[in-house]
Amino acid sequence: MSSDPPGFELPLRLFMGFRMIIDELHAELARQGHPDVRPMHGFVMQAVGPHGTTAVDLGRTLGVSKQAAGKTIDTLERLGYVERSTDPADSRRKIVKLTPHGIDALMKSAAIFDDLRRTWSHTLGEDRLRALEEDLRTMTPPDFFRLDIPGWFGGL
Amino acid sequence: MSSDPPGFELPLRLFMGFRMIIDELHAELARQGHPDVRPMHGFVMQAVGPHGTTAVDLGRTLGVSKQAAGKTIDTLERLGYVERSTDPADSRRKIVKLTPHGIDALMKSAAIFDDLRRTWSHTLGEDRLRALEEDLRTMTPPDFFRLDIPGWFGGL
DNA sequence: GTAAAATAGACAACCAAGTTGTCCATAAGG
DNA sequence: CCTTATGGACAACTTGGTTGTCTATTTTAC
Repeated sequence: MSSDPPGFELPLRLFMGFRMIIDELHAELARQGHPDVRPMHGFVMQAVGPHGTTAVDLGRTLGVSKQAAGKTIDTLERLGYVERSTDPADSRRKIVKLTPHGIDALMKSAAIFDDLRRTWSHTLGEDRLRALEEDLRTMTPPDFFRLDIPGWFGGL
Repeated sequence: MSSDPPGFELPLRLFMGFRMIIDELHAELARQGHPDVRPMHGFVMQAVGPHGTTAVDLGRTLGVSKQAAGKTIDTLERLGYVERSTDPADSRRKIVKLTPHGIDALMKSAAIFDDLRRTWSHTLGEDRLRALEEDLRTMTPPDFFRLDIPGWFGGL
């Protein structure tokens, strides 16, 4: 009987798996006309969602301060992925919406993610991959969103 | 027959799993006398290793510039986890070594990682957990180290 | 109906971790 | 010996985060 693998291997492998998928996503995204979208931007654009949001709200969704959310929106706006407009019903608020360019990036990301999952399925077998996903679902909180990825590595 | 899960769930779950383990590690480490060690520091200390290293070497191991490695060493030195001494055989080089405090942090980390793995084993069953680890080993590069975690999230 | 409180966003100063570029001291090799 | 390579330090800049302060607007409460 072989002994258990050291405990530190598990988080490392989880991270390496994550990183491989994200790196391949962005390499492919670069090839498909989105060379300057960064890992974080994808999450932020997902959090912006189809109906738009505000800086304060986005901050809440992502688990960062409204100022940090505002700065990220600045960047995304400069890159042409989102645009801001004033809320006619409340002139304090600025509604942040995805541009067509942003929507394109999101749709291409979804297709690439599906392709990458097919690669894993091909290598591991669909049964094993489903078991892996199921086990991860068991061990992690049920809600996808609110992953507060931005700034996680700095934040402790 | 149920359809495949969306491709983007897999990287998210991998990351959430990683994050949960690392967050729990650091919560426990804080309780055990290491409140200010950050996720990155653990990886850096692992890379420093028992024999010590230099800034240039550490940068190579971690995949960052020597300047970045130097700054991280500054931080770790200020926190008391490593110390620098001049190499008697080459007065250009400064040898970076773990202090007893650093070694303590590393040993406690290993024990906590093993505990956390036992929790996963308890919930999923040892067989499923081993299958999960085996599948991740299949999908990720074989070498643990050289994970160039520091600065990854900024870097593309 | 107006005064007080809450909210949205902007701006500034700062931190952490990374980058490139420059420079100096020491070591190694022609 | 003189030239080149190496290790480390310093500076300026980039990103993504933080707090704190400030203004404009909207909501609430009397």
